Amino acid sequence: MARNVEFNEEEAIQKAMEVFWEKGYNGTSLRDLTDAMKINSSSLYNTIGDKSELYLRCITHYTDLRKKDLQQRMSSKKPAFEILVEYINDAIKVITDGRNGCMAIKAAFEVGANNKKVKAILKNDSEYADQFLTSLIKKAMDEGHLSDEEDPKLIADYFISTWTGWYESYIIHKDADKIRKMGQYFIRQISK
Amino acid sequence: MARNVEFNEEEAIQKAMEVFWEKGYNGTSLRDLTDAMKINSSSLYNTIGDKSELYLRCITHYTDLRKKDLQQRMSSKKPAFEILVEYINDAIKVITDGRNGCMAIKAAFEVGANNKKVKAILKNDSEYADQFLTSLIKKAMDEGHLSDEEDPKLIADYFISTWTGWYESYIIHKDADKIRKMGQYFIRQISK
DNA sequence: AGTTTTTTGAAACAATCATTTCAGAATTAC
DNA sequence: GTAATTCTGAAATGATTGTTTCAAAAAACT
Repeated sequence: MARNVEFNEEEAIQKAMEVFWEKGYNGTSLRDLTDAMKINSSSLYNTIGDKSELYLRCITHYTDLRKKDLQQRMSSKKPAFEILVEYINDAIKVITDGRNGCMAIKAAFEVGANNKKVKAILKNDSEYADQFLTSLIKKAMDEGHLSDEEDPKLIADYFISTWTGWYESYIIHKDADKIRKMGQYFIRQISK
Repeated sequence: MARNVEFNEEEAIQKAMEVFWEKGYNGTSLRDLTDAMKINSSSLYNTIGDKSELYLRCITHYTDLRKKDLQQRMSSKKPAFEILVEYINDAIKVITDGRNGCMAIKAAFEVGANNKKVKAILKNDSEYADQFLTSLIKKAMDEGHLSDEEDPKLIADYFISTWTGWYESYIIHKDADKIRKMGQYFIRQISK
C-alpha cells in the first residue's frame, strides 16, 4: 500500500535526547533537533509530533536507560553492601566525568515545576531508584553490613537528595575530590 | 543639563528577578521582563543593558539578599548549634513553602554549565554559604554540641549538597514530611 | 507494472524573539 | 525662559521561533 518511515526512530530519539540534555528544553530550537536527528521537520511532525512530545519521548528514553542499569545491578549475586558501594562510586564517577550532568535533574529544575507530564515521568523514575536503593539497604542491613538503626527508606531518600546536590556542586566548583570525600562520608555515616 | 532616569532601578531589578526566577533564562522573553519591570525596552537597553546583563544583575541581586540573611544569622549571640538548627529548619520551611525553589540552583542547572560569569557568581555565593556553615559547625564543635570526629568543612559541603537535593525532591514529590524527616536525620547524624 | 498511500524535502507560514531607531517629551542648568 | 541634553514611548528591525503546506519521490500492495 505505502511507504515506510525511512529513519530509525530510536536513533533519532537518542540524538534528540543528547541535544535536550545539553541545552535544556527552552534552550533547544527545532532546527537544533532536526539537525542532530538528521530528519526533516515534516517527518518529525508526521511521526513523533511536536517539540513537547519529542521532549517527553526523550526524558522517557533517558529514564528507561537508567531503569535498565538498575535492573542489571539488582540481578547481581554480590552482597548488597558491595552493590550499594559500587553504585555510589559509579554515580560519583559519572558526575566527575564532567559531562552534561543528569538530564532528569536538569529537567526537574527547568520544566518539572510547571509541567505535569514531565513531573510524572520524573516521579516514576525517582520512585524506581528509591525502591532499588531501599531494598538494597534493607538487604545490607539483614546481611549485617549496615547499621539497622535507621529506616532504609529514609536513607534511600537521603542518598538520592545528596546525589542531586553533588551534581550542582560539580557544575559550580568542578572539584572531583570534594565529591569523592562526600561519598566516603556518606558511606561512613550509614555504616556506623 | 539633562533629564534623570525615571524608574527605580532596584525595584525594576527585583521585578525582573522574580520573572527569571520563575521561568528561567531561556523561558523568559524580553516582553515578560519589560511588562514586569514596567519600563520600555529602550529604557532597559539605555540603562542596564541587554537580556544577559540584566540576568547577571538579577542573580547578583539574589545572592546579595542571601548574603544579608547569613550576615544577620552570624551576628546572633545564641549558641552555634542553635543557629545551625534554626538555619536548617528555616531552609526546610522555605523549600516546603512551595514557591519557586531556589533561583541559584535553577540557574546552576540551566545556564551555569555554559556561562562563566553566572558560574562565577554562583561559586562566590556557594563559598560564602560554605564559610558561614563551616565556622558555625566548628564553633558548635568547640562548644561541645556537635561531634568533632569529622571535618567541619566537609559537613558544610555535605549539607549544601543535601539541601539542593531537597529542592528537587520537593518539586517532584511535593512531600513536605519527607523533607522534614531528612532534615532531622541530618541533624541526628552530625550530632553523634 | 500500475495504483495507492505515505514519506520526504524545500519552502513558506505567522508569530515571536531580542534589539534598535528616532522623534518628541521631560528635565536640568544657565 | 531658553538651550542643551537625556530619557521615554511606539514602532520598526531582521532574525529566529515552532509549525504547516504541498508537490514530488518512494515504497508496498494487487
